[in-house]
Amino acid sequence: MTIRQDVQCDVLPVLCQSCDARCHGLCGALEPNQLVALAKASSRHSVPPGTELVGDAEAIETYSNLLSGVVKLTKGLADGRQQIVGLQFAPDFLGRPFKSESEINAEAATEVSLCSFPKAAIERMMREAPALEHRLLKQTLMELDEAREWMVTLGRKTAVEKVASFLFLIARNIDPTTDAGKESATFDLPLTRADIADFLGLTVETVSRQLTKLRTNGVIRINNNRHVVVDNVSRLQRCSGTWACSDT
Amino acid sequence: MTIRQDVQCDVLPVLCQSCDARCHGLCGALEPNQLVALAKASSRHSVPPGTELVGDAEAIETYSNLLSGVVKLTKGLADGRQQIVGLQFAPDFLGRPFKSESEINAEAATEVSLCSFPKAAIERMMREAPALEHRLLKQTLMELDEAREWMVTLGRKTAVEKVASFLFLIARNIDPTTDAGKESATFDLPLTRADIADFLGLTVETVSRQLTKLRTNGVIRINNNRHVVVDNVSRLQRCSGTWACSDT
DNA sequence: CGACCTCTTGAGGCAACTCAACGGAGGTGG
DNA sequence: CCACCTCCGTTGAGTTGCCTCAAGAGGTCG
Repeated sequence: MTIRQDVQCDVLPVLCQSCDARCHGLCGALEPNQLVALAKASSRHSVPPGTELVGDAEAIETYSNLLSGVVKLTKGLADGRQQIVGLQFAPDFLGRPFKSESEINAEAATEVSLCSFPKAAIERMMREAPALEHRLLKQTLMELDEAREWMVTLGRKTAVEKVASFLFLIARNIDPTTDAGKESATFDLPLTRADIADFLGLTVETVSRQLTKLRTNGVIRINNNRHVVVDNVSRLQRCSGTWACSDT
Repeated sequence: MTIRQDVQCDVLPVLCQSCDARCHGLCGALEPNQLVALAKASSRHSVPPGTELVGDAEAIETYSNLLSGVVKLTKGLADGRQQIVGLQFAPDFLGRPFKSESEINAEAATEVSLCSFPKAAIERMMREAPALEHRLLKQTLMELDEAREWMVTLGRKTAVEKVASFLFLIARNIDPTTDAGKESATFDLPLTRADIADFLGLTVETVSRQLTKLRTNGVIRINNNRHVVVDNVSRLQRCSGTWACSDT
């Protein structure tokens, strides 16, 4: 969708005109006048990796659209053990409606840019525009599907399969050149080895070993520790255990 | 809420008058006249344990309210490995809106009674009554919270902690006598050892051993393989790893 | 240059898995 | 009534996959 197709584009807030969230994100559910109202209360900002966006048991004051970068959602146990329970990519919506507290942490995994609005503004708008709530329901259902898919990975897959599943997940969400049916993928890992371990329920060492194994088997190539090339995506998928795997 | 408080209770469908789903379930979001319309298209039935309610990759034709019993949601890998990705208790809503197919199986874990309506009826009603969609969003968000809580259990807890977490989960959802602050709980396990293993990402043998360990440590008592008594719920919770545990 | 961080690799240990045997509960049929 | 089967759960012995601990390489920053 280009700007020319927006009949009222001249009245839209400048920031929103080229914003991906309006096409594929939550704002797509809003009428132009609603968008104007929301934009008045919104602000954009960029934060460096490691920034804590929502603290555990911290009051949630704002909701945000994730415009670029990757956000990790984590939960921790009292003794320090930690688990990443979700990754969010642009243009996901960030926040937990109907609760004043969150039991999860949200932290920028990469450089992240956000478009934030006060909690009250979006909740009022949600009451007025059922389409907004509908959009939110759809995203939540999608996140639930992803969470359940990941539960299979956590509970039933081996270490190699876990790492391959993770790489496959990232390839689908990060690589801008990925088309359906495309057989190769290239991307930078948005997470450190420690983060990957927390995501997969493994240790750093095991993650490192499995990456090495996949590399020596020719399933992936790695440059500079972060840059990954997958020549044959379906081979990677086969290693992820979703189907039978012979390349481990 | 008793029947006397329903000013129009005489026009309500007979089946709905004493139905828990109207108080705490999805039907609570409906006006009396909507309830009448939906009730006309609905039907109640009971099924024995093991009945498949929604098959993998099978078209979903009906939605249901779960009136009693426990339903397990499972996902499988090609080679037979299986993982339970969710448990549903009364009065949960059963079904996946906005998708014609489900990638998960739903199976009755115990004797289960349902109140079902055709997919089309509920989807039409959802467009008319935003309150219904709102209620659905709330349940979905709750399920997402539970799924994420469980990801921590799957990824980061030891076998004992997993089993204790499971027992704690069941105690909260099953024991009809459980009050907040009550220190004891009594219930029948709704799942076989094999099911519990699939829920926890363990093997049957390991589940059995950990149950024995909790029993010999006096955390739980077990009669007839299925009936469990927990004298000290907070001690059980301590074993679940949410906080530090000294009783393993 | 040293301090620090991330990542890799190796050696050894342990928690959970695999394989195997057995006992009890429930059903069926002679 | 008992003999026999199947299903479910328990327990033991041995194995293995991942964790733990330790060392070192490469990169970045003050």
